[in-house]
Amino acid sequence: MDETPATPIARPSLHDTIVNRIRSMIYDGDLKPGEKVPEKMLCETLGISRTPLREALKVLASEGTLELLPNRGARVARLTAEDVDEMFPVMGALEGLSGELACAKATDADIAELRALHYQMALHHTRAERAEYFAINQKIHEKIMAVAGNDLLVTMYEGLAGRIRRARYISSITSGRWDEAMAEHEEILAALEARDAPRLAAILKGHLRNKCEAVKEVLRSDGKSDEAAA
Amino acid sequence: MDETPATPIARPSLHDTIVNRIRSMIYDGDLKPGEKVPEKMLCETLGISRTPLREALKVLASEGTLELLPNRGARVARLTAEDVDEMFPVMGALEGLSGELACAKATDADIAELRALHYQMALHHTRAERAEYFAINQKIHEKIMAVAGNDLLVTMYEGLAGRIRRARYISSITSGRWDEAMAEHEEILAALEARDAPRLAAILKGHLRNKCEAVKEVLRSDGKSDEAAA
DNA sequence: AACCGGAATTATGCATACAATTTTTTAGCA
DNA sequence: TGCTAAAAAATTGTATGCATAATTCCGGTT
Repeated sequence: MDETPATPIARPSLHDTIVNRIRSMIYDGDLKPGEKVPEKMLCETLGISRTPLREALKVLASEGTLELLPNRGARVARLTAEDVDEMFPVMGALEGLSGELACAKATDADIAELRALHYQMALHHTRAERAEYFAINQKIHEKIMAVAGNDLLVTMYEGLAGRIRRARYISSITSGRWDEAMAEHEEILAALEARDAPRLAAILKGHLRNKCEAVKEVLRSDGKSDEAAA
Repeated sequence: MDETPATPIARPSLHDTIVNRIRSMIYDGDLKPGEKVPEKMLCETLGISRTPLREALKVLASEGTLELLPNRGARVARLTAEDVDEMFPVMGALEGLSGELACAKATDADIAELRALHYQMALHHTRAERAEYFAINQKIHEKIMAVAGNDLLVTMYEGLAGRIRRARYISSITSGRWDEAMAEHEEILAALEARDAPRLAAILKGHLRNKCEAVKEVLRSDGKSDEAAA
């Protein structure tokens, strides 16, 4: 009979659902960094037994989303400044790669779409509409990733970006840094339109510095309130 | 009381042991790609119950080492040419980053150590001692990673390298490509000694191409025998 | 003889139960 | 009153058992 080992039929298994559910709880702030997460509590919240829950906890721990202390339960991983300092260079390398690949693979339609997003974002920038700006900003970077056409790259980048996203750094960007970021985006678009891979890679790589500083800023101010909670 | 939330005490938990044990079984070839892995069998082999085993399987699946088919058990993930084509650019970006960071952080002692390894490897090259060459080759890349001083980078790179390592590509490198790789290593050492970060990054990035081709070569020839086993 | 359909078997998914470790409470003592 | 220690409670780690889905095997049919 004809086996299909290459296409294992991706059905939405209950298990991934739990993992994603807990991840969302963490990203949405229902579970706060440093907070202890008793299994019993999560079981009741999610209406499941401990067995599948614990399987999910193990997966989340291997992703770095949770910390698992032997015999002492799970806690939401706290994002330290050291973590951030390690994460951003890696994200920079990955995002740089996305730029390189995107230059090679982008169709004219892709570039047109990015151009549209860019100018829409620029509009939000001039209007000082933070939330809207950041929403489009994220879309642009996701689009570049998508154009790069490397699923592994997307997975790894999203894994890191997700961990960062908990720190709501949006509000903390200064207007000076914001202008700078917007200027960098002009260069991003220009490099992409010129399909200048090395240049785009370099810009994207450096572009993250703004984000890095903003995140660390949040950590500094936010860390204290967390201490109190713990 | 003095809490220590920053230092969660890394004791060797049983779970990680199981995960590492199964990973080793896969990397060592005890479990072959595409092979179905019945839980019962592994339970008896490892002398444990299904519960902790299943937790380990979930973790390995999230790493990409295993494929988990809902209601149909686990199988060792088969490395396809497409997978390799996605993995190598990412590994290149990560290795490039390691070079950049290493240039910035390497002490003279680090460089001396790498120089020693390099010339030892060169000797094995001239003697056509494949296994010894590759052993040192790996040590060099690991050392550069270590010097870079970014644990996350190491973790992510090792995760990918581990998946590749199953394909025993060592034997398949042609002598032409081997010479090429050795020449690149000369450049690697030179760039590091000059602490030329961009150059080292670029060389390391390109250097992987040899490895990529060798791996794909193995996959082509090796895939057929796997088919028969399945 | 080959193909289709259904029962028996097997394996997986989940829940519960038991064992071991940690944390908290409480009793005893200096 | 404050500290130590032991016992109780709670929580995690592991094993087992039941329910469900998938695979296999067997009999019937065309």
